Amino acid sequence: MRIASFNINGIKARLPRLLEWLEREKPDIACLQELKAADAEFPVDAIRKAGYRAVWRGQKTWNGVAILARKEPILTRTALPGDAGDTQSRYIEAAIDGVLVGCIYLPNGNPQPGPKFDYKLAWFKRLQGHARKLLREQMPVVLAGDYNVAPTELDIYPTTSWDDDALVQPASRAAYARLVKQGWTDALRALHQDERIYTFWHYMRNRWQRNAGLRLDHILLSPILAERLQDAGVDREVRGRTDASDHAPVWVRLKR
DNA sequence: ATGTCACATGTTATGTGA
Repeated sequence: MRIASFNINGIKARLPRLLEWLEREKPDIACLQELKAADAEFPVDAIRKAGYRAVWRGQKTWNGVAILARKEPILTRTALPGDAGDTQSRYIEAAIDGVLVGCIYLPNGNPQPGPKFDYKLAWFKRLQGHARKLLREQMPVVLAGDYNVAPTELDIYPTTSWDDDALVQPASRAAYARLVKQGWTDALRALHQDERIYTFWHYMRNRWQRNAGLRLDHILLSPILAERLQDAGVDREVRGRTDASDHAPVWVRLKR
């Protein structure tokens, strides 16, 4: 079973790229972030024609998350609990083929310090609370998405250009580390401990051509799923195509 | 400050967010 996560940066602008990736890699489950489209604009017909069912929570202009699956997803949540006043579409959750799938688009948090960074850290806290509850259920759970954190120095090319960025702040990294420490397995890091692996390359300044990337997209597995982990990687070639998103898909392969 | 995208407004550019 293959589960992938892909920040597509606009499903309207990226639909052809998304469809060719689905056709080529055929993930069983794909979490998408940054739809940048309202619910009614979600291209459900094209997705269906590609062989996928979908649940989504869109939003005009910004954010937006979706879960695509070969088997019918059973929607369990369209928002992260803990703040009824949070209107940003950043979390959706569904049960698919015996796995509970949480699709995450964590706030970017720039500029920091400031209200956007506060929102990022508050969102992280809510995620920690929800994730802890999910672990207590001892179910097969995957939390996949764009966490907007490069967890360590190994997750960013050698540079000082991002030192003031919310993606690498000690508070952001500490929040991610606390989440993982609850008992989650960062699948890519578990299988590739000393490798520089990136999932995002900024559009500016030839960052892709220079392989100046960051690892921002993560797949966290609950203990039961971690036992089934066979392989994990990044579909780097997706980033090199014309009209590409600034992120590449990350994926895991699980036994059965 | 810059670099580069996508999206919205109601341009034929400009602002915003990433």
